[in-house]
Amino acid sequence: MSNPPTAHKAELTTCPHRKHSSLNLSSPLPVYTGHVATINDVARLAGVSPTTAKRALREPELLHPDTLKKVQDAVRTLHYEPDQRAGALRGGQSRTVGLIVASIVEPFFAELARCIGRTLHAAGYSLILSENEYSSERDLDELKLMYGQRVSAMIVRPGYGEKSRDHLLRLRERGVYIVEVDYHLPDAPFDYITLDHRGSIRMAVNYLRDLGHTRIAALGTYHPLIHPELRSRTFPEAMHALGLTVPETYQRVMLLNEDTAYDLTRHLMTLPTPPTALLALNGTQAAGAYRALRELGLRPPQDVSLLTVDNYSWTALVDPPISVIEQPVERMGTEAARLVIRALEEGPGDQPTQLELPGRLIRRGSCAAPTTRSISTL
Amino acid sequence: MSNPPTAHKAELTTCPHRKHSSLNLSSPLPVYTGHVATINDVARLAGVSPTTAKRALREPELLHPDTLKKVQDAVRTLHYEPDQRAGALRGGQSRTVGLIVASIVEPFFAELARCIGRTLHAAGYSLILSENEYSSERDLDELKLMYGQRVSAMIVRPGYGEKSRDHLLRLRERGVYIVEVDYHLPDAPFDYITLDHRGSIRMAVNYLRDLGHTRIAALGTYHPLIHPELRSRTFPEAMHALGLTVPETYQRVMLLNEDTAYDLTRHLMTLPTPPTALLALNGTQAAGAYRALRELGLRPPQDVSLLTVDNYSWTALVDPPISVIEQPVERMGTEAARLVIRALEEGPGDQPTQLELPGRLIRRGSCAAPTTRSISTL
DNA sequence: GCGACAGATGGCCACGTGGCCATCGAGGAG
DNA sequence: CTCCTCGATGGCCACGTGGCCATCTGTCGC
Repeated sequence: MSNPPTAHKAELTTCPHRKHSSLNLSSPLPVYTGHVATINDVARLAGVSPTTAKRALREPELLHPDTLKKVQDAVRTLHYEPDQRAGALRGGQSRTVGLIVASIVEPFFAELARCIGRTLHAAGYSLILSENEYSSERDLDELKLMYGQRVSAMIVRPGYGEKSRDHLLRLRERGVYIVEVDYHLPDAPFDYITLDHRGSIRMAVNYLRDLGHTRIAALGTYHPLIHPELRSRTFPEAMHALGLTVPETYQRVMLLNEDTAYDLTRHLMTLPTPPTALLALNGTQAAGAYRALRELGLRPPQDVSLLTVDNYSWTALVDPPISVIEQPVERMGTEAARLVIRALEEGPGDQPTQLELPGRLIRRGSCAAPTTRSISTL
Repeated sequence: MSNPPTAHKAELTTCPHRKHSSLNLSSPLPVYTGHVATINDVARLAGVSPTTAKRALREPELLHPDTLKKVQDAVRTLHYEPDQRAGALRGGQSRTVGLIVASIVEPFFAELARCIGRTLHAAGYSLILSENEYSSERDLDELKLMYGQRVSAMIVRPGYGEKSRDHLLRLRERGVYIVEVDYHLPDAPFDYITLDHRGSIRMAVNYLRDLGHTRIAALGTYHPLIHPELRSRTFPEAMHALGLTVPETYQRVMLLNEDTAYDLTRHLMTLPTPPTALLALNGTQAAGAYRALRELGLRPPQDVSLLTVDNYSWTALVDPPISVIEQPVERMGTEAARLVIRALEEGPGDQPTQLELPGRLIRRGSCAAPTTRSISTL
């Protein structure tokens, strides 16, 4: 390993398209020479043709060992790194994959991004990241920007609505492989990987019911158009399946963030007939709900049982620790990335891959049988 | 807005470089035609030359209104989106910026990524994301991959070590603008934006001292080479400045993650002379420390005071809520992105921009004067 | 009537790479 | 000696765009 000196070249190559050129040469700062080594520079230095030089990278077995070595030395000296854009321009396939999550600060998506990124990175792909905040309009913007970069595939938590779907379909027609994660647009033909939302909600309701609860409220949006999200939609079904009903007063139409979950929880718990069990449909809602309960002086599980989706680390830290339904995030991310790699390297399969992975119930301390105290709030 | 039918074109254009071509035509799935509209297609459809077509996008004022309209219609019909790669290849400047964080699941970095992404996106840039897990080796990999995509700038939380610095310097020589965030490599000439680590740790120590604490332990790595991180390094200084010392038994050499913070906390609190105040140097350590305290049955602030860096949402949820030093994450992210945009659009400034932003102490319930009980554990 | 001029449009090349075909020399078979 | 083969290397073009210069057609001033 010949370590080249890190002293900064002071030479100023005249480079027409770099605006950096107008530099104060007396400045103590290292200058931006802006010269990028190409395969031609490598070839010149090695004293071979560009074709030979590039073969050293892609088909080294075709070269004479001596030639190979000369080129490899030149590559090291110049720190040559192939320009993926140029390759993609010519060859069709770009080594970039787009990921659009709803919100990167949501730990679920952060973890998802990590697993996707790791798997793709190991296969030599770069990841372009963006957020859509569950909005179809934002989606459109992000999709266009990513398509401008000619990503070869996209992993999307789609926003709700026709616009996203139509645009995704158009991208697909142009050869971009699409995978949905976390949410699947109805009637869309894409591969997807989501939680088994239905099954998980059923599991949650069954669990609470088995503990003896009948007055169960879910923090969710009971409106199939505004927020056509599966967990909310499934909850009443799961209740009915057990012969239970969801009182009108428990149903609100609202978006899912921490503050609205807080408001909703306060509202629910101060009703004349409050629920004896609360089901938070994701980790962010859970935080709002927990805060509201604390402020109201209500303590799980004596005053109310609390069950949430998403095994966020803080749920184990509070007292009592909160029972959760954990999503198989790591598997979702890894599988999504694998689907992408497979599609790009082997072409799309004949059959769509549409996975709904089961959630896992983790019993901690926040759920118990309804106490006379919680019932008597009636 | 003429909404084109979303029916899938069944035509199979023979496209030599798409491997997708071998498709089962009887498949009910929409096929990947793989045809991407170029500016030439737009020109052909509009009945003008490619030059005129592209002028409609970049210099529309030069065109005859009728011609302009024809081209714009064609663009809409074909859903033409310029290929940024080809433009960058020719023009030098790519519209892609690399971001390397230490760990995207760390809420600090997630929030940072969000703010950076938003600002860059608004200016029309795409963001390539990667993680280095604080490691210089990982850094190298990621940097190479990103440089392969010819990012025009990089925002990096650098890994520790010479390797990262040398490679970053090389990238800089090649015209990539570099900004460090969260951590600044010693002697590196890059622009950076970090917390005022020194000032924040001093503030923390002063605060605890003012409450009456003298036996203060920081969860950190007291080793300038293994983990040359500023907060750990500053802590003993800040103590000495107040005439306090850090006992040998409080000093451990370990990496900063939740589990090791947990172990360290257990170790510290079971010493013959345990600290009366704990300072967790980041949010992840705080979680480990909090868990350890709970398991030991120690309750802040009576049994020990707990102060942490990073205002993570769970710190306000637990009982008592934890006092924290908040980092100005949003400002850090936005400023870093602005630096990038400025450097790319106006060239690098003459003077380096090196910002150390102050932290903010948020007093909650986890810090108080040492009680006889906590002291008497002696 | 002629040149100057400007508005409107088109032709052409280069960017760095991958793929394809051409070339060149050595060595073996007939 | 010739033809063929094969190993090793080189030349050339296309990808989609941006930048530059060329062209063409009126119109206006003298």
